[in-house]
Amino acid sequence: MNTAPLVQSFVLHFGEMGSRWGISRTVGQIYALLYVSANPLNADEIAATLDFSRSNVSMGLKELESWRLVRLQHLPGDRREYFSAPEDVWTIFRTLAEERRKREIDPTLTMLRAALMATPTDPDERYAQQRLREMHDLIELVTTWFNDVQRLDQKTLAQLLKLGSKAQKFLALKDKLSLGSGAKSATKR
Amino acid sequence: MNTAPLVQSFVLHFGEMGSRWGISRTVGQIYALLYVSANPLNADEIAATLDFSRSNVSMGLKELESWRLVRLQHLPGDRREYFSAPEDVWTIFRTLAEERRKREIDPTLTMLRAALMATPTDPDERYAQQRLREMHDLIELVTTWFNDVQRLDQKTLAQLLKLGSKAQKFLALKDKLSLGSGAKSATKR
DNA sequence: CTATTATTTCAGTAATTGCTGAAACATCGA
DNA sequence: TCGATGTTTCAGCAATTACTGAAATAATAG
Repeated sequence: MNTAPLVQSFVLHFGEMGSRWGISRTVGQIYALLYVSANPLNADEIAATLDFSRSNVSMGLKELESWRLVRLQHLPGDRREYFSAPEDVWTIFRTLAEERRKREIDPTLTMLRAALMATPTDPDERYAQQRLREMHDLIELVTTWFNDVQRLDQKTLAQLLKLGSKAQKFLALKDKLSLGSGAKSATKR
Repeated sequence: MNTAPLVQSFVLHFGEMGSRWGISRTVGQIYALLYVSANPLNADEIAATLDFSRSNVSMGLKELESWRLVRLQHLPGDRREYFSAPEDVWTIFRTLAEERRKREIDPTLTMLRAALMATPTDPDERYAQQRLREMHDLIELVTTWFNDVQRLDQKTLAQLLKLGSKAQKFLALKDKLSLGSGAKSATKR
């Protein structure tokens, strides 16, 4: 790898992080490289820079495409395919969250809902089902929230995040002003 | 495994999910089992239920302890160690988030900050550094927010999450009322 | 259509990670 | 202190995952 130390440490770190998540070291490094590159790169350039085999890069890019994390484009007068990461870091974050939800959260919720349909036959099972319900409700609450605020434009979202727990102060106001139907069933279960 | 189908599907699902994250299938299944068990379990019971070797369970429990996700206790008149998952699902969520932050986010921020100290020598490096800064700022914003709201008690937090993007409406009010110093530097960079 | 260049697939191999049983270690009651 | 019971460690094996090079496939210019 003949890149600047700044880029190098980033790429290597991302590779390690990748292997802690579902993705492989290779895929992590490829993405990191695309992320910091000002121009789109073709597969040969990536393979040369990271010293991976051409086929390894091909597979890595395919996986990144399945995550919708890379953009494929063609340069005029060049048959090769060029890849780049979206310029907007918020977009990347959003896409990542959406994909993870689709791959991990949704199947989990499906499984939990199925288990909640069963009729428990003994106290242990009853307890287990109750636990599954708690988990289900928590996951649903968090993902619903996420799905909701995710639609906000980036500036508003940033403001909201900066607000942090101070938003709490407005909860008191909310009831008085009856502005929106936010926490209408806070004590549902 | 001689458990109810309800429990069984949960345990197996969690095992698969575990292997998508950093933890192994074994560890995922052990935690799932503890999570749905009304009573603490000892290592032999876990090994018997999941059909793992005793040593495998020992290692799995050790890893779960390193994540602070299990509680170890002794039953009167019994020398064996009994393990359980916290009863409160919010506590579990919080602990998980804290540990992941410590293991993944903090090292990443450290690396990014180090890279931001370097002086770029050419336009490519300059661009790369700019990208790293964007990533750094986003991660910091999100984790700061999380760290902040995490301290709220569970009921308030749930309310806040239920509010979702409606909280946006209060942003407009905020300026008028000048309640707190929330987004004091929204256009910092 | 053919030659050339680009990309993907895939079988085989390498590397990593997971798991086990045996042995070492720890704890505790008598 | 000894013996019984419980827990951890670890070397070796198993299973999984990652990676490569060669061959197949696809795309395009001439």
